[in-house]
Amino acid sequence: MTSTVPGPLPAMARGRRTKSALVQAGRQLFEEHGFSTVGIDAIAHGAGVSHGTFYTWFDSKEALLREIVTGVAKEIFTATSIGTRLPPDASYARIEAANRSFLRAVTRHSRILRVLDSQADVREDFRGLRLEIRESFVRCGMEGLIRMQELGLADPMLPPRATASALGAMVESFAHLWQDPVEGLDEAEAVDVLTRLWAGAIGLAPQAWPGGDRAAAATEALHE
Amino acid sequence: MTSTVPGPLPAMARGRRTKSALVQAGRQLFEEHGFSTVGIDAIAHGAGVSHGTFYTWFDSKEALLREIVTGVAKEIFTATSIGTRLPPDASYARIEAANRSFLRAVTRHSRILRVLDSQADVREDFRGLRLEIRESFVRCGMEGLIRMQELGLADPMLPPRATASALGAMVESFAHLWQDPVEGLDEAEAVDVLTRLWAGAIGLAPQAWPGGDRAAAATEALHE
Amino acid sequence: MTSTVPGPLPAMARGRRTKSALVQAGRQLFEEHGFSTVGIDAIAHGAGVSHGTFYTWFDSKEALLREIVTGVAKEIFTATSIGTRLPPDASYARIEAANRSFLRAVTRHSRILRVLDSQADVREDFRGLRLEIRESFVRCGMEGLIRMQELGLADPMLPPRATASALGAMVESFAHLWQDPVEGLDEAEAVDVLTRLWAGAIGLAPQAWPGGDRAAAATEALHE
Amino acid sequence: MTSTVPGPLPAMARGRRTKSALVQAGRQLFEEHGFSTVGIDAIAHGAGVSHGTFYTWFDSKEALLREIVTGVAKEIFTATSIGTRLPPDASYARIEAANRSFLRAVTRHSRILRVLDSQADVREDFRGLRLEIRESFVRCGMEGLIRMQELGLADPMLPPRATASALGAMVESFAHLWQDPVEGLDEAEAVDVLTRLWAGAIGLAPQAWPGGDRAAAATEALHE
DNA sequence: TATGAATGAGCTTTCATTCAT
DNA sequence: TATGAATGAAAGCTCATTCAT
Repeated sequence: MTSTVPGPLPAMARGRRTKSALVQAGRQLFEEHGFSTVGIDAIAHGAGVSHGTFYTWFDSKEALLREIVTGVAKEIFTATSIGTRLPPDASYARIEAANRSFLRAVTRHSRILRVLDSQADVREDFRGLRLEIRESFVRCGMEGLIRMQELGLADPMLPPRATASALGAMVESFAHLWQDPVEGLDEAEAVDVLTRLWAGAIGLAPQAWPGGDRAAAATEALHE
Repeated sequence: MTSTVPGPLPAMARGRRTKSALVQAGRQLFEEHGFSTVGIDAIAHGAGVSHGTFYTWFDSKEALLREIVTGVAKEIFTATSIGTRLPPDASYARIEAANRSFLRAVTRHSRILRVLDSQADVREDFRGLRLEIRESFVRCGMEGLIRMQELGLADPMLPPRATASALGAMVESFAHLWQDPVEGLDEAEAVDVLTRLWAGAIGLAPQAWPGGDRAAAATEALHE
Repeated sequence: MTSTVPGPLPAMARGRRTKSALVQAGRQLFEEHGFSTVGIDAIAHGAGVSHGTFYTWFDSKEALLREIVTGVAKEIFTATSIGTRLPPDASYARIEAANRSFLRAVTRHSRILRVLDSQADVREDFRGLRLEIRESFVRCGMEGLIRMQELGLADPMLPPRATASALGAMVESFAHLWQDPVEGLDEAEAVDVLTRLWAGAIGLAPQAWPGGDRAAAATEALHE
Repeated sequence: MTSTVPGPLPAMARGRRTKSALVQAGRQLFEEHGFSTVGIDAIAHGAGVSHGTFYTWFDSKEALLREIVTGVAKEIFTATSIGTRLPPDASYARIEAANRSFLRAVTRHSRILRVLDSQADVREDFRGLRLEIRESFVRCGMEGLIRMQELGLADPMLPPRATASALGAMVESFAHLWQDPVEGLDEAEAVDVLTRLWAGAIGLAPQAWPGGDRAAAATEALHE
């Protein structure tokens, strides 16, 4: 289709290709060597273009990182909204679904999120983005918790926001640690463990566990 | 008193003072502006010496950071070994004590640990130190969990290592987030919440909770 | 004319001009002030560019010196191969021609060769280059001596290599000393003296001297 | 004797020992690594004293080098005056004696003389010292040559000063090259070759050669 | 005398950024 | 758009020298 359009379009297509090559090369290099270690030279070379071309597409190295992490953030926002598709009474399953999709998303982008972290400590604008990413998952957990507390399914003593922060951080941190081959768990097992921890942590009522209580949930998980 | 010490000490004393001034200035600046942003000049100036003097005491900026975080690591190692002073049957109290001392230690050193994080992604030697710090708390939690599982006090289905990793990460991450004035909790409340989450997460048996079960534990915590 | 050359050449031409300006400035400054005394700043300033530009063209000060002396070495290699163009029976004339071209080459590059000397004492790679330069003249002299010995024209007792080394060093050192206005000789006189010394040193047979013996050679030289 | 004198003398003895330790360490390090490469730190450490002590004894690194080479120069001056002890009519023997003692002296101090060379190119004061060292041998050779020319024993066409310069440089350079195990000659052989070259170069009359002419001199040398 | 901490000018080198082509 | 030479601020680091002890 685009190939039939004459004139400026192919050039634009070439331009887009250049830009996305820079994004890709930048992401890979940042993940591998960190942000401040990687120079414009390396990125341009990795994208197969010359040094100066970088500045045709980005104002600075920070701008490139912003472009990269903005894309990542969108993906994570999508992931965190997935738990709400299940019926509101399926508490355990909702927790599980939210954990699975967030674990998956964070795992996939673990390295670049660490890079974002390191810049967030230093640059205001990145700090905001970092908080938004976390917030999306925390709010999801918090709203779920409040609902469960209202339904008498969760420990009413727990402050919702702090609890969701703590448990959200647990899942996210686990995703990062999981990268290293330290823990011998596959994704299903990891999700299972995290969900049990989460459910137990908020004092999820026995009837909300699959099978009817924690032990039965274990049996069920084994036969899955 | 010091005047009774003979010979080389005065000179040494001057040196030690300089060195510790550099450590202090370095730490403050790293915490405030990050590692790569801060130059030797700034550190030396912050310590009230000329930049050449920096190299009398440290081989490089990295060496200074190593010195700083090594000191921090020692403090944290001490903190994590504190839970074991309680009698082994006081499960909940032990979890609580461990959480309190670790939370306190990490909170006090939160910023510099973030700086260490950012370097650990890039430099091998820092990565090791970072892992050791985490490991000390994780192992403490893991050993406690195993004991409780053996005593029938905790969910036997939980893989000890992964569970301790996840919950340890929860406490540590909470300490970092807690810095920001987002959550309106004081230390006692934070420790209480984290301990309830932890105890619930591992399915701590009702009789091990203070008061005899989770609800009683809540009442007790309120009257504390 | 140059305008007919297509594409990248103008930019390249600018680059080449810059590079050769650096080479020229570096050479002049090294000759005037020695290697370690001269900084990158001075070289760049001498070439009319900023000091950062230096590193666009050379990796280090050593790399610049290597470029300079490599060029000089090539010239000297050419010079030392010049004696062999004469007929092999013209012993005296061949010695004279070799001396003249080597004297001329060394004289022209005397100062930079001294700089090379000073670095050759310290850096392995320059040592090799230094030896090669000497070797080219020494081998030329050695081969000539062996031939003359075989023809019965030179003292057969002389060890060829050591002899050529000593006499080669004589010519080279003379070239260096000659720089200073100590000796009031022009080039023709210097060549004449050196050649007489050389010929006498190896015991060149009377019939190989111009005119038939040493005295006749002197008369001839005077009427030249 | 000195040991019986009380009070300040032992301290002075210690001082002298310190100074000569610095001279020794400096010389060794300069010879091994060159002048500009070696720092005050290394010298002081090599002498077993502290950094600052160096400046108790020397004003600068240059001052140390001056002290070292001044001592060497004295030795060489002594060596070059040795030839004149022989009877004035023993031309060949005088050349031989002068060559031997100069070769020996230069060989012994070859490395440090090279260091002096490298500084002589840059610093005026060292240049003077360098020239004096050379001059002492050159003058000796020049005076000898003039005498022989007057006696009709040497080629009268040779300009005495330039000739002595060239031949002196030959001996000196040979001493430096001889360091490397390139030439397989022992000292006696080296002296013999150099003297034959020298005698031949100046056209020394047959009757002044040992045995009566060059060939006879060779026979004699073989039976030595 | 000897010490060694302190100094700071000066070095080489890097790299984000600009701009003429 | 793409190029790559040029820029120059700023970095990390060295080292001869000073000086209080």
